[in-house]
Amino acid sequence: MAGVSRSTVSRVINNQPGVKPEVQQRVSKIVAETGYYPNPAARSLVNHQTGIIGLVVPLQVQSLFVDPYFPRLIQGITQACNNHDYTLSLFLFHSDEEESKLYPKILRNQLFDGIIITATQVNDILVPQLLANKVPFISVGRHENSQVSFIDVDNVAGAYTAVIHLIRLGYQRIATIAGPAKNLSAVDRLQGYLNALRDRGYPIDNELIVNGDFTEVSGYEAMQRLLPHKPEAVFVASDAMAVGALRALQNGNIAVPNQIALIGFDDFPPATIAIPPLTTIRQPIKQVGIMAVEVLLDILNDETKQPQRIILPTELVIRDSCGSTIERRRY
Amino acid sequence: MAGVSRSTVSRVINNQPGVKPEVQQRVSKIVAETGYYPNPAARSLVNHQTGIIGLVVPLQVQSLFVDPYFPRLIQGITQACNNHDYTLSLFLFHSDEEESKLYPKILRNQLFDGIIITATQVNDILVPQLLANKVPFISVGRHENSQVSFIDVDNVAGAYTAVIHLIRLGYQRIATIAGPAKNLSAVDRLQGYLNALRDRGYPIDNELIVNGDFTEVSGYEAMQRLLPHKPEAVFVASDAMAVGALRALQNGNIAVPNQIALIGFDDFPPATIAIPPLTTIRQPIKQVGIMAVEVLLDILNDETKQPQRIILPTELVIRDSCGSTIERRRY
DNA sequence: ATGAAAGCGCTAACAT
DNA sequence: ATGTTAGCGCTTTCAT
Repeated sequence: MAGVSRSTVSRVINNQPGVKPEVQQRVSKIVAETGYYPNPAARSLVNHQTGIIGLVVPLQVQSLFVDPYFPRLIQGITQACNNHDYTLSLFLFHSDEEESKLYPKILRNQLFDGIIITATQVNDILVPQLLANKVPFISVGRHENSQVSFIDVDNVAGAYTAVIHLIRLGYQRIATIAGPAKNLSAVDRLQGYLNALRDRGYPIDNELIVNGDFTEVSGYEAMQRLLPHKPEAVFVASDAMAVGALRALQNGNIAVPNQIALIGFDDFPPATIAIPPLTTIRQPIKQVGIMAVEVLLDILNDETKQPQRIILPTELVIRDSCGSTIERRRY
Repeated sequence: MAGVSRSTVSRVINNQPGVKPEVQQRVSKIVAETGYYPNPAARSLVNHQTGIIGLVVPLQVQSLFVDPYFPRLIQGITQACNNHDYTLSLFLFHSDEEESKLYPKILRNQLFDGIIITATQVNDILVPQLLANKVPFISVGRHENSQVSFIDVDNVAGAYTAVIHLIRLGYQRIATIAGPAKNLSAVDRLQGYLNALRDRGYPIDNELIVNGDFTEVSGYEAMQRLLPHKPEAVFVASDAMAVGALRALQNGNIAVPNQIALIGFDDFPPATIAIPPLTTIRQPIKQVGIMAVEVLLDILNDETKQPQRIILPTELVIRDSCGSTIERRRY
């Protein structure tokens, strides 16, 4: 201690009002010189705050972790955490045992101030428990329950735009390679596809709807299943799957976009060097990560805050795989 | 409190000896019933243990985060953390400011018990500071300093095997698309390439050595730079880059493996559906993650422990892109 | 084998 | 504006 009491030091460190500027200067100086730093454990013992945000990635989404979605989301999240002086903890499960072991830990809500949950499944069991235990959280991916704050990308509108674009280009038999049926984003993108067909009076043909799991390999296989049904164009629910689909087409010597046109979803970097370059729906994933943190922190700072429901727009990026109007004019 | 004092409860919870079995039963039962759980903050205040492991991913490796390496590493790490009841915290920097802001936080060593650092750069400045501050850590990726514990994959041997394989198949002008020059794994893989050429008396031609940054797009560009120099075969330091390279070749109407053969590194899933399927060097990334945690925990439990230096083997996976001996017999 | 009491490093209510 | 004091929830001597 250099001149004053612990309380005063505490006040200075926490920027509390009611400290004489002169004293505040002196203390700050010594703090800087000695490299003093408050012990986080002691702090959280009295504050009930940890300075930690948790990120929960449930079992079923592990496949997602292989495509570029998660890394980009995590980049956004950590960037925002760094800005706000929070630390990010990761909770991933790889098996049901791990899930049942981790859930109580999470629900106890002592390891973090709040959590971000990702890729909510249809009929998710975590959300109601979180609500019941009053664990502050935000969902990346929309949620029906009006109590839950979420941030999502407009998957329905993105898919809708993609399919309308294909319709405008004149394709008739428009198929889709959807994501896993339990995944909400996948469901929404499928819905966008269905809405577009319906709005334009196109028939819905179940043979033209197949599922993948968002990975490149699954896109490859899905396209192989689709081929016998002679689609003219395919809306693929992720770029990774689209690249796989492209490979299946190439393998079967089917020209893209001349014989089959493709639109993906994500705009991940390899889309630009795919052959042909991939037309796709760009989604602001990193931005989602950043906002997830910021909204969560808002909630933490104001308990009375109403649930936030945020939906970010997507963007159609036209490259060659859809057979642009210009290309088609040549015929 | 149900019958006994806090001390006794504490003893039961921490499995300390010297508690009458009968009492221990009774207490355990009540603990289970009430769902009591010790407050981690209070615990770490007295223990000086947080139950948290940090994972540090420095600035320059962000590109890596886009390829499948990191997700798989993180899966291994979190799995081991779950098994040992530790939580994982993530420390990523996206800019120099963030780095200089985060380093002191890390060096203070209050937010975790120990850390895993990844993708050490040549001339890394973090390691010496960690050593000086006695922060327990393990490096994923080898390190010269004999004080540091590390776990790595045998990059030199893996690359060596790949290039020897190409030599055996009879290729003469063998090129490489290396990783970033500052990345140790990239340096090692390049070294393996050079060693193989040297051991077999092949000339080393700098025109046949180009760099990428491990991403698919960079592999595409690197291959374009390589083409004017007419390589017969290319050892590519990552599968992501190899897929990019493949695309560049396809774009230039160059047949693989007949005109140019390719071997990658990683064995990531899309390698199997590449056209042609990619011959590659498989590395046990997830295993590296698991072992990193386990070795770190060993170190935490036994301060006197000597630095551990672990190198895991790789494996040559022969598919079609190298032009297998069988294929070549047809000519 | 168990309990009493001190103390980990901080914040906050209260007193001055 | 600053200091005094109690207490956050646990572990750990030290008694008994």
